Amino acid sequence: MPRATLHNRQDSLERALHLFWQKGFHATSLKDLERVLDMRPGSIYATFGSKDALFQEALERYARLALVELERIMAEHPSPLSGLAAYLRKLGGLRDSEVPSRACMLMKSLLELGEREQVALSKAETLLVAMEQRFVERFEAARDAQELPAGADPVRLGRRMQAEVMGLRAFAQRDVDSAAVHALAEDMADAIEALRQDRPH
Amino acid sequence: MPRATLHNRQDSLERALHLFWQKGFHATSLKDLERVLDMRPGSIYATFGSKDALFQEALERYARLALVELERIMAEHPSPLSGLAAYLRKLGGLRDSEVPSRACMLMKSLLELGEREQVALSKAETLLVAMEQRFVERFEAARDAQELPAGADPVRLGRRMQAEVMGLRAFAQRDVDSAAVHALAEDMADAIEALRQDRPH
DNA sequence: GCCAATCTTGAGCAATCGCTCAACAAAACG
DNA sequence: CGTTTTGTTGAGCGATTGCTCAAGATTGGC
Repeated sequence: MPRATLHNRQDSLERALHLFWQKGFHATSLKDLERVLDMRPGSIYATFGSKDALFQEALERYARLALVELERIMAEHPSPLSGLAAYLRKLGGLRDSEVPSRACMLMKSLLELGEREQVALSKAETLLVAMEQRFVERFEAARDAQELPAGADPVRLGRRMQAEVMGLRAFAQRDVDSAAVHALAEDMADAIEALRQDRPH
Repeated sequence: MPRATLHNRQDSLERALHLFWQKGFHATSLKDLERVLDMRPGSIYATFGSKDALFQEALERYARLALVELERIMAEHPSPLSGLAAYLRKLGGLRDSEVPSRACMLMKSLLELGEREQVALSKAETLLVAMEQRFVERFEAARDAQELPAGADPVRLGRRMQAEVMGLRAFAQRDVDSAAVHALAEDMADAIEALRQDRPH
């Protein structure tokens, strides 16, 4: 008996994510959202609650997709170290594809949000922790596969990996040649693979 | 014959910088600025022109101070590689001191600003280029002092250094232990110093 | 066809935004 | 003292902000 819903919720969320990722939280107005979602304010609020809540859902969707993409690349590489290096090299192509922003949306949010958006800010931090944790686990796998020297600390390596990704993506956000981004990614990936020690026999 | 100015322009700019650095461009309102500067809108506009122009001046002041600080640390170390490593280690203490934000204001601006603030955005990019160039020059000095292997590329190393700094500062912006930031900075500094080759004789 | 349930609309609210400008205040000059 | 020059004020402008809600539209069940 209910009226059929005119818009697909997932699709609307995807469009909102695109806009928030591109412009950031503060620079995205409800008028912008109305245009992109082709919805009137009442519908948006009935569906998502508030601008803040919609942003938080977009953040979560972003992180989920990012983790899926990371997992996909990891699955392609039996060696954990090679997988992490491949992830960095893939980011080297950031300027070759059409994306809302070259920068990581979690990092953008971390830097932009303040006390007034504290819930969304905490969410961004939590999602960054999850991403970092995934890196740590891959380094632990590398250690267990004896790809790493005995002294290597997966926790520190995971942190470092996350920092490299953030630095790389911030660099790609600048108006630089694609080749420079590829070169930077290559340097970072090489550093990861240089950790590899010959497997003891 | 003019009326004596009530506020020191430099001091006002410093306060504005503090606020912009902390909250970002969009989240900083003129009301906020009025409060921090203890000036009424008319005075602010007579002195700085517009919110956008004031932000640009703050950006330039930020970059100038950052470069001075970098220069100071470089001057303390005769070896270019040691100087760059020391700079990273100093950033490792970011969570121990009171600053408006742990993140780099240029990076925050790069990620936050859009087409509507294109002039300020370009300015941030230009200032990032200057910072990167300074890193490149230090790596060139390292090469000339034969601290680097023959194949090392100062341009790529400078880019990498800048990316490391951005990644480190983004990490420090998170709600993490100071010890973790120190450890990350240490790892990055060690990587710089690992570039050093024994001086040929 | 009518009702009940749900989705959608859009005018418009209160608050805030960046900003202007006529009036005033304070100093240096004669 | 009066004039000139310039810094400062603050009421308030037009635009935009995030958001509400009564009214209308669209469906399935009876």
